[in-house]
Amino acid sequence: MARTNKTQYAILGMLNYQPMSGYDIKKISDHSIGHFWNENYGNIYPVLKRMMREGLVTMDIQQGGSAPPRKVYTITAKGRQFFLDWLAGSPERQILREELLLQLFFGQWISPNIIEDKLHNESAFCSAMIKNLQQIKAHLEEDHGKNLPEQSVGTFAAGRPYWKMTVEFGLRYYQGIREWCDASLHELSQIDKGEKR
Amino acid sequence: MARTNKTQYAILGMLNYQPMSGYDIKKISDHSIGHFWNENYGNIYPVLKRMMREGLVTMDIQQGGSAPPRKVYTITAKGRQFFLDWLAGSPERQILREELLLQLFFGQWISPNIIEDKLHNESAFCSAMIKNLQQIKAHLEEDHGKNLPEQSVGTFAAGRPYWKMTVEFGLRYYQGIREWCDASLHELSQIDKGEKR
DNA sequence: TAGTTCATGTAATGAGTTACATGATTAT
DNA sequence: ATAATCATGTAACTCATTACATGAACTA
Repeated sequence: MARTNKTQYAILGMLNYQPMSGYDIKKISDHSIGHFWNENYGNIYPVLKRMMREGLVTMDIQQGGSAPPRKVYTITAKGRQFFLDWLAGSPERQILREELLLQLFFGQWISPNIIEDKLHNESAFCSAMIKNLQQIKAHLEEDHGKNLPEQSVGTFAAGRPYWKMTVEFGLRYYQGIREWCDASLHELSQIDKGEKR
Repeated sequence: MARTNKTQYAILGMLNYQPMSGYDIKKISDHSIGHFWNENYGNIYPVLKRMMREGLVTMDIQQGGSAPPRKVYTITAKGRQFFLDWLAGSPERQILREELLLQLFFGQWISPNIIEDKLHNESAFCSAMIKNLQQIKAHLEEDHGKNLPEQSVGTFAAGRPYWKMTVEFGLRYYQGIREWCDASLHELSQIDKGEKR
């Protein structure tokens, strides 16, 4: 079972809103799905090229005077079908592979202080992510399509509940990990006590 | 910054308990760190080979009569140092890349029923994982080194609190996702109502 | 004038997964 | 008899990351 390239679905999903350049796709991805999905230029450009060969997208070059030319990609009917087929199919789960947990598992071989540092770090990272996600959430709740071009208000309004769910995932995810960090730190302090007694 | 091979640390961590074959490493990994870390034979064997060249491990061939020969690997002083250095260093975080969330983000383009199915599936998967982890947890709590060879009781007893923390992580992780599924399903039912009115 | 953003891409690298290949032994 | 387990490995693949390369325009 050959693992399918998922970058293409993220790209097609973006192009399904409106035609864009590879650069746009990267920027918009970062600000919309960036909290749970990452893409690099080094992957976006080659995939766009391939998808054009396969007839999933078309491309238009826009010469911007002296500015560098923009290659604007548009999703085709075939591309939209391909995208929708994927969308209805079952998602592959990301398998957990956390280096922190691997180190923690072997925790007996180093000083508890180092473990504590790791957990504090992780907890702080989660806090930063949570703060970030709360801002996105607030933004999604307050802004009801004010600054959008008129014909796209419908599309964007219809997407918002789903976008919120992904943000909600992130919030619970990082809150959960932070709580675990705190609980583990508490456990560690018990171990320390036990050793000193 | 070249991403470091992490398989080697998992392997060294196992060999740090006792000498083992590649086959043993796979089996023991599956049953100890398997809930947050996966390794394949196709990776373990080549990495062992490389680590032997680098002097991180040594190898002994044990001929088991007519049985296939076992290649038993032992960690060296150099290997142990390498392992401990990694253990004290800061872990790389796994970046989130959840196909379910990507599909959910684009949820407006398919029927809410399909989304509901996806969420139910995910919830069921989490339940299965939780059940599994609760058994591991119970096992870790009841068994206090009864069936272990005497000289290793100390090592294994000292590891247990850390092993429990990784199990606790898994429990909270899957419980968190399951709660999110339920909350999202509830939200979806609200959207449905709104559309029908 | 120096740094950031706009905008495109290629090349190198590697890490990990999957499929393939072999063959004996043990349990059902 | 057949399936699962013990036991080792190679080859293909591909997905994704990082570094490299270029150059204009805008901003502080």
